[in-house]
Amino acid sequence: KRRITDASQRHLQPYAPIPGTHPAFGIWLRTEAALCDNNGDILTGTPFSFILWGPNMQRHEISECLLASDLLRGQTPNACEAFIHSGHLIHTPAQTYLFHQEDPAELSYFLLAGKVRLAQLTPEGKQVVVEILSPKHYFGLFVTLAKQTYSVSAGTIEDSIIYCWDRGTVRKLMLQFPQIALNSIELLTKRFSHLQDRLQKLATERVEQRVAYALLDLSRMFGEKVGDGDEITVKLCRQDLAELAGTNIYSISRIFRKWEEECVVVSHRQKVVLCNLEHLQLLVEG
Amino acid sequence: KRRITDASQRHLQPYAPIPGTHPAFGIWLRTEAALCDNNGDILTGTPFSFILWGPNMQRHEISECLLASDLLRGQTPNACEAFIHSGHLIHTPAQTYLFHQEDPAELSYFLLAGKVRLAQLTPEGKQVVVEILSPKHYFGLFVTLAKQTYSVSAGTIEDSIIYCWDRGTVRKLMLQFPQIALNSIELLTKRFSHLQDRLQKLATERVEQRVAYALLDLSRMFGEKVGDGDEITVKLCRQDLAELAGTNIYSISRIFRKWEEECVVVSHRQKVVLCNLEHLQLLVEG
DNA sequence: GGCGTTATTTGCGCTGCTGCAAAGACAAAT
DNA sequence: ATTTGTCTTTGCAGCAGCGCAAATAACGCC
Repeated sequence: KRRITDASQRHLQPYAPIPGTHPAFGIWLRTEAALCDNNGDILTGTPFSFILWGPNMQRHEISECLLASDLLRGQTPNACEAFIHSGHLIHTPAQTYLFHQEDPAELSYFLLAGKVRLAQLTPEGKQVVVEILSPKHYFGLFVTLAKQTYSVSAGTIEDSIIYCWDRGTVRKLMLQFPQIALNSIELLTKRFSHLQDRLQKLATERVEQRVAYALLDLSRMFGEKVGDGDEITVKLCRQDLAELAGTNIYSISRIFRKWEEECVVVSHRQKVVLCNLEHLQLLVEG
Repeated sequence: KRRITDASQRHLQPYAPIPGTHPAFGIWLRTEAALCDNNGDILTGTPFSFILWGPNMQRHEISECLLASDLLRGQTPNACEAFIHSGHLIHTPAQTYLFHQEDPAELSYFLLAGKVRLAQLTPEGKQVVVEILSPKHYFGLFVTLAKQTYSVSAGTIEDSIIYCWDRGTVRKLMLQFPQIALNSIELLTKRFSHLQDRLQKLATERVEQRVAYALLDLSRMFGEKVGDGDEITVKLCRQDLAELAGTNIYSISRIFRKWEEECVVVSHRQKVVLCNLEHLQLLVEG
């Protein structure tokens, strides 16, 4: 599987949920994988077939995951019930686009399992990663409400399980249960602040500090304790890191070499282990 | 009057509305100006006095302005009525802080007249302008709802008239009139997209392009046709522009010199006239 | 009009970062 | 085991942009 880049994929139809019947979840799944070679030919893809790969979730796990989300936490049972019932479930293989920027925003999504990358493509073909999402995060929720077009492209990094709602439904539910709307404002505000922080870092900090910031950010989301009391993160190639920190792969590589010498990180092909979080934190703070 | 900088003003109490009686608007005004010299001594300030300076607004003008805002446009008369009635009016002189970042977010604001600058200060004392607001924009609305702390500092650029609500009130109104909550999500989403664009520009474009982008952005908000079919914008010093474009005053100055030679802009001490919007647009697009 | 303050310009040196080109390392496929 | 394609590293050269220092211009105030 190769890394998806917006430029090569824009012509492909993004994933869409097709209601129907599935042995486990009660809906059909469309596994039209958006992987293609340099000529744009699709490499794999079996439209409208059942999926057998990736993570698996039982009905009750799905409900629990949704109930524990920022949006539904503390809501009335009625609201939760209505919200969960009106959504669709989709499975998406790794490196697949859910939507492209500029597409009219018809669906809003909730990540149940897997990892999703929100990125923006510049006219010149450069990419900027706006956010990397872990499970229990919404995306496309707000643009959908506002009847706008998606401002970023969303693609899966790993095989993912995703829940989604169409625009009309979300709107109706929010009007019916205003507390959900308030929660979503809270949620959006947090993301807004985070984006502001990144803007500030990008405008004022050096590359090294920005990379450190990006890594700490990732470890907060995806970090797992490993081996000798250290910490490990997502499967991200240098390119992703570069686009996250606002630099290029060469600089990332050079910084990593330096850090490896100082025993701050150990990295190995799409994998990064942070050995000294304090040191990185110090770097971020200057 | 000198330009406000966060660093020198953090110790000063931000502006706060004091309900009371005023001949024109029915409330007391606190004109404790937050201007100080290098020692931190307050230069001017007459607490709890009536104000005589700046723009003026009649009651019905205030209502009209609020009704035409993104939040209240198309709402039921009931909702509008409740919203307008539960707010307070404050007058604020130029170069005054309304709140600092990290302050607990108790009030949310609506700009009736004047100009407000939202900026973030880094630990090293560098400043980043997040947004410059024209009338009919809300600020602090969302952090307030989310019961968080302000993530930016807000200060007036010109003498301004501002309407504000406390946290509890906004929350109650949104639960009562969910449509307002939905509108506010729409509003927030637009701002979010805008911030994303700026992040993208900052990460990928050259300084010259970013400055062009910032200027076009400003002209869209504050531009007025002037003289020989050109366009003029806000009163902003080079420092503000630099912080908006993510660069420094020297680069701004050099770019302006180049542009003046090419007759793209004419600038003169805190004033910029854009003579060739198309050319700037071309620069932004690369 | 003259003075002090603040905003802006400009010369200059320096360096952090970029980005190519080419080689090397690794993983998966045959 | 060998090949193939992708990911990563590294040497190198070049320049965009930074930021000091000092001059200059414009403003406000008396």
